[in-house]
Amino acid sequence: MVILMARYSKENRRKVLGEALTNHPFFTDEELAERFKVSVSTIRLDRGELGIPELRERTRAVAQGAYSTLKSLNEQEVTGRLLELVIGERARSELLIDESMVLAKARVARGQYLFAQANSLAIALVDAPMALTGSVELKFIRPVQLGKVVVAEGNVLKRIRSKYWVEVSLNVDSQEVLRGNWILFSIGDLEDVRETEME
Amino acid sequence: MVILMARYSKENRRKVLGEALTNHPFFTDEELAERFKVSVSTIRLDRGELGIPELRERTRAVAQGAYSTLKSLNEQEVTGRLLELVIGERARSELLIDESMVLAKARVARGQYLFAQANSLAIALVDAPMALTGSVELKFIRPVQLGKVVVAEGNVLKRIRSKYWVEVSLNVDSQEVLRGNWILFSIGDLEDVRETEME
DNA sequence: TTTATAATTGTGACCAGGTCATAAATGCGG
DNA sequence: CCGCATTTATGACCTGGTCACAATTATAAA
Repeated sequence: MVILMARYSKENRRKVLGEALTNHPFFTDEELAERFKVSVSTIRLDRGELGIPELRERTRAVAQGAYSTLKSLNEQEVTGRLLELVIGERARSELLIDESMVLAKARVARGQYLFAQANSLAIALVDAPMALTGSVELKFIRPVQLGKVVVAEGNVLKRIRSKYWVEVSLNVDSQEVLRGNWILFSIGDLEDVRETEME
Repeated sequence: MVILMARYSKENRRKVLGEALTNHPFFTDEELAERFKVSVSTIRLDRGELGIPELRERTRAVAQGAYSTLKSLNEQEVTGRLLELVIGERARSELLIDESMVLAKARVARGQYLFAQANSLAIALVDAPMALTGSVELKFIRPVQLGKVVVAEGNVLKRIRSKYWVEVSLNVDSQEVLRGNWILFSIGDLEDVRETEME
């Protein structure tokens, strides 16, 4: 007696295999063989045919690519490059809108990056080991396209003890694209944060 | 005649080795041996002593870590989980504030995540293959702590052809933490985007 | 049913970049 | 010169492959 497993056809298997490996690149050939109920040799053949490299190559590719992107993301703690900073007074930063920041279709920067640049500039202006965004009012004025350099300018308008009023303006080709007013608190102690009531 | 290379002392070599591998994890033992002018065995010994795994392990670690973070970043296309969506009317989403979203020290969510949740909800409300944030006015009312679930509620207030007025409110434990008003354009064609003048 | 062809599976030799244990060589202070 | 730390070498083994080739199995056509 022979039990026939319902398998994929060759084309189907290859299609599914390709998809599986793009979504989840860390399978060994052995694991794939089990999953598809074929031999390891078949999997190797399939990979060969599909031009998919071996596990280690795939891992290396992910690691390399991801490493550089994550590194650049990390450096975005202060999003953009600080050009000028007089703590408690004024600051400027610039940010190049790259592939990773745009909406796939529109090639236009996602709002959060512009916000992040403005917000981090506001925080940098506050002379404290830690600053907290209390309240913001902002206006996105126009979209920013891939490849543009956004220049952020921030100014401290007023300060009363640990409370700062900061104004930030983002410009592209000397046209304003975002403007906002921040109220920030400079804090040293965590307890302050947890209990601070902002209004 | 013997030419003595100026090498590192054992401690120094190990210190530098450790630093080198954290900044640049893709060196093989052989490359390291050349760099430090010692044998491969010595490098292996050093790694053993320092508890640094082999190249493939390191690559795997970078790839795995980076992969999941990048994936989650990607999934933030619509930040948060959609709970309800009546296109053109109202929508709700929720977002759990996790480790990756908080400021290291304050354990408080970075503003861009809240903005991203609100912004993506606003965009989801617009019945179009693509939507563009034209203008936003928003107010961050209070900080959100690690582990909290943020519930976003969005409502379309008005619509004139492709122009939408949307109001979004974010709440934690039924306290409002962010409120904003969006003006969005629903678009089908890229050319529209590039030339759209928003005011 | 037989047979031609496609698809799959297995085999053996080889590779990189290691692990681990053990042994041999070298450097250097007292 | 001894003795100990340090470095280097050696050989067996591991994983997750590569490549070339042969053997087996499935399937459809004559």
